[in-house]
Amino acid sequence: MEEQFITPRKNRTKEHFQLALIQLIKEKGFRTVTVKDIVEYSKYNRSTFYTHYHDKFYLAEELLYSMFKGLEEAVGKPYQHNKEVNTEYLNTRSFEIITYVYRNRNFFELINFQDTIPEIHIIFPETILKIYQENFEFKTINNLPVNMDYFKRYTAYGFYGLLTNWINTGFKTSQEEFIKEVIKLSQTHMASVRYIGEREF
Amino acid sequence: MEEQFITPRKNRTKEHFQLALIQLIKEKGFRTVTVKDIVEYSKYNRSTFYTHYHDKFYLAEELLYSMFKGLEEAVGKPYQHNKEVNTEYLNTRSFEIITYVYRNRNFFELINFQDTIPEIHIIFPETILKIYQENFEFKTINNLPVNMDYFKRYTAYGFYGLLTNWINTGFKTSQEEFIKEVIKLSQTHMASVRYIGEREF
DNA sequence: CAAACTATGTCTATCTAGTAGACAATTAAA
DNA sequence: TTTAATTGTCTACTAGATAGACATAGTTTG
Repeated sequence: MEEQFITPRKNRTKEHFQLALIQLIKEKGFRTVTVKDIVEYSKYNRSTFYTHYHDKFYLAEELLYSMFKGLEEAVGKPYQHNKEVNTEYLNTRSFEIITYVYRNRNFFELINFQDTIPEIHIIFPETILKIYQENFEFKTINNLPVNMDYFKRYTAYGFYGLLTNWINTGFKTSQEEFIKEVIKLSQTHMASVRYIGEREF
Repeated sequence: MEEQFITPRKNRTKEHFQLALIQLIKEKGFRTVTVKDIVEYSKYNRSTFYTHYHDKFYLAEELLYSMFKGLEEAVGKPYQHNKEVNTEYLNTRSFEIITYVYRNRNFFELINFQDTIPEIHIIFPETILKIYQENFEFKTINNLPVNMDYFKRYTAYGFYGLLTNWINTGFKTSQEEFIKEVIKLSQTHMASVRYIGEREF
């Protein structure tokens, strides 16, 4: 195994392959996408594909991994100053994650397609859950005692439900509006949100 | 001057620069787009830009040229079998040009922007006129005698008007519907259309 | 079901297009 | 006016893109 350095050129090429994959999945479904399709669409030589990936599954995996890694990284940003926020004071900037999804909607729209990247429907909510588990502490209203593991799972999957609906309906509700709704729903049972993530910004 | 061969790789890179230019014009206007912007957006090295173009104007010019060349080439296709067509029998396939515009809408939308590629608003209608002049013969209804130069100019710019409106309104009317309208309007004064282009398909 | 075709993954050899960086000259901003 | 950013030109280097061959596996279709 050679040590692989990441050069801009490499990255660029890989991004083009990723983009091609996304478009082709939307056009004809993941199963039937061939390496040939991908290189024809992205206008690279077939050999080039194999210098970067072993097959389309590796490409899909990397795409999935990078997008959800980005999702995780987007989360803490708004909390770099105020670590603990009363839900009354949540605002549109508190949900960087939503902005991230919207910016990368071309990718996230893949959840609308039947024959899409394997595992995407599992990894998506589990990533949100992981974010909740590792980076946040919630307080219930009136400090009502609950099993926090369950509470996090409950709210993470709830948020996932809202998010996928937003994506599925073609982002009709504006980002602002959508975030407002999410805040309202959070306020029904959360008193405060505390960011405990380690990430530095 | 070295003889320059067109390789797939070269073409691909150029297309990426073209795409970057289109997006950046939409974002911030043509004037303020810098070469730096373009290479940052497309993720190439600045040197690479200069191996292909002298400056952004050359890039814009090539983009313009290739798009309108494509427009010209799209025109004759439907008439490869029936050279003369009674306007009664015009159908959705008769207007390959409209399909072309729609397929390349990302580019053609540039006409909506104030600060856009210079000359685009002149070259667009003049290209349509050129197509009419070089490739078609029209017969008026009842063989009503008209100056054919004027008639072609009149109908070419008329068509241009419809086309730009279609683009400006975000392609709300479907391709099919739009073509139907164009046919109806043609039928108000054209008896037949004859393709006299030289191009072979 | 066999023949014909298409796609896959691996490999070798070649070289061009992309890269990094320096430079003086312009242009824009503070 | 000074400072900073962008431009266009050049040189030198090489990573990554290319073409093509090959055996294998998977699909079509007659």
